[in-house]
Amino acid sequence: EVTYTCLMNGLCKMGKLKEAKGLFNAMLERGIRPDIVTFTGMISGLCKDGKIAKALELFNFMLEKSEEPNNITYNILINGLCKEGLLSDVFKILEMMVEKGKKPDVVTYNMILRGLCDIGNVNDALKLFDLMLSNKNYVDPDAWTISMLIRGLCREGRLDEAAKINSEMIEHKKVGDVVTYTALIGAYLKEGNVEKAMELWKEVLQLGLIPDSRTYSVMIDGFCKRNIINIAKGLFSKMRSLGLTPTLPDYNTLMATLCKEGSFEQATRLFKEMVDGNIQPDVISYNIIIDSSIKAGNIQYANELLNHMNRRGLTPDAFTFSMLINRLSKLGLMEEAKSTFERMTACGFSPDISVYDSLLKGFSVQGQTEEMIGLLRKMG
RNA sequence: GGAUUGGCUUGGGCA
Repeated sequence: EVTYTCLMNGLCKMGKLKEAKGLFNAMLERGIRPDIVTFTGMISGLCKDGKIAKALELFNFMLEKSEEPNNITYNILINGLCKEGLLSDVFKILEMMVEKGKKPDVVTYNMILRGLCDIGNVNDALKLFDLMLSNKNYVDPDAWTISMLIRGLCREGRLDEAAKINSEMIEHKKVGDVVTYTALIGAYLKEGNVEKAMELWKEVLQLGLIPDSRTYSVMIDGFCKRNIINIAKGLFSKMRSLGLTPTLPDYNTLMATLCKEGSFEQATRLFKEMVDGNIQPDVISYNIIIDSSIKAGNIQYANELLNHMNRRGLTPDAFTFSMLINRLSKLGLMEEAKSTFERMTACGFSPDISVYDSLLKGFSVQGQTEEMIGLLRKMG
């Protein structure tokens, strides 16, 4: 039974829902009685796959078998319903839960709070939060509660409200953690309020919270977006000196920003580091370097990279082709641009308007009217 | 012994 359950949960987590379902049925056929964990795990798998109706069906089946759901079972269902935006059903389940004498816990409320935020009802989320704080029939909020509220508020641009809640909770309830701060810092950086972000960052360190790789990623991304490359670089190396591993997007963002400000050398250095290291470059990494090497006039290096990419089993995507065509056209290398265009369509990509635009401009500069007419036909 | 909620996501021409 436990073996079955473990296997099924494993399968669910790998997205092999069909197999898990098969195993579940096999269990029933063999007369093995699924226990609450088995049922709950299966319901969770169904919810994660968006099969809410099936999950509810199984839930009812569970009731028929007089297996009593516990808080976790209810929470999983509520979460599934929240993710689908079915808040009215959520409240039905909640009611049922209470009728059966189960007390909703902090996880239950957190999910409902997030559900409310996700349907754009942040004000009701705030009301729920107040109830959690003041009403004894509810449960005290935890750091998760705060982080979800912050996310909801920040999405509506209500950053200062979010920051206020965070600092009040830290001060009076000692609730809040590196996640709540990371969410806030990210939001402020996105908004362009670097000062406030830095202030919060100092607070993180003062409170003795340990920034994790997520925190660094958020900041690297934020500073890159604001073109404050030196701080981004500093954070990147700080992160590594702490033994945290930068993610692929961290590398890519940093490389893209370096390229944008003309530090092509530094970008390629990072790229080579990736190739020699544990984080292997993906198509995006290649695109970034290929594009800026052409921009820097080094077409040969771009070609080498294209070959290198193929050897490593990465296929160019629509961006790769568009980039190449756009750049080649601009350089007046229309033969190459044209053959790239042909390869692009042969690979099944449909060129967008910018590709046609560049090609048309390129041909027009050289007075190649027949080519232009041919293109216009393909567009129409 | 096994099951539930939170924080950033990266690349292209012309402008």
